[in-house]
Amino acid sequence: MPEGHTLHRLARAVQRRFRGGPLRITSPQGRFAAGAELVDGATLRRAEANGKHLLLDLGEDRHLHLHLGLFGRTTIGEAPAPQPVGAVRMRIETDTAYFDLRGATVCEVLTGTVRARLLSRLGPDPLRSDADPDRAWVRLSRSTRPVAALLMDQSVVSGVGNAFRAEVLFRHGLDPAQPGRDLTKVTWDALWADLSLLLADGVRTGRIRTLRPEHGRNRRTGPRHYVYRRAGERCLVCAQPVSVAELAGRRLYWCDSCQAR
DNA sequence: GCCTTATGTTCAC
DNA sequence: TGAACCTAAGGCT
Repeated sequence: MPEGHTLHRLARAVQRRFRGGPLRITSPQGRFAAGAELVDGATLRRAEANGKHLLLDLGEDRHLHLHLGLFGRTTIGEAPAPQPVGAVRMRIETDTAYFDLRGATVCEVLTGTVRARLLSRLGPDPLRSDADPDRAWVRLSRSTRPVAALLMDQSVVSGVGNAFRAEVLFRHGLDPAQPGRDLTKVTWDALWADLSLLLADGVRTGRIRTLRPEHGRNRRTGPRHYVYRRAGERCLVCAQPVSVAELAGRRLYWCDSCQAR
């Protein structure tokens, strides 16, 4: 479930369970064998997330960079680690815990210089206290691209994925096709604040919860989102069918009536 | 079992 | 714009 909240949640868990060391780092599947050799036996100084990237500082100018992509999955558990089943790209073990990574898009060791270059490409992350939303506003307010595309562009804002994109636009009644430069600063500030709240809730709960209480936030059954993955179903607010369209290779969901310009 | 889909990114054309 | 990457889950048969 990799949007930004997943990675921040993971960073916290890794920091709590694996700080210190030494760490036994291996690649049972073999695809990360060379990288694992570089960092096996290292000590974890710090684990942090930037957008959807997880970075582990292992000292001696070695930074383990993970990106889950669409398929990446992680498992954290108590030692002893079970016999690896299937494609475990990387395993980190201590005497008390283990961490398994499968299916990730990226698993590599970077120098501090390359790490800095990577981070410089990312827009502000609503989950980070050092983020500057005005940097995103500069991009948004000058762009003719649809706001729905800009929110998914990690160099504009980092950490927002398809689910949060659809939901936050619905919560603010915004037409996804509206060009970025047509947004007001007030609207952007509200979007940013809402993204910060929604993502932070995701870090706490491990889920994407976007419904307001009056629309079933605490209900156990029924829809969990306003529009995301609800194509053709009734909008929770106006009962019109939810729309879906392909935008830049991803499915975009919205309510034509609640999100009219 | 097989087929589809998926909360993502990069690269080739 | 489309394919490739790569794994798991859910719906279907």
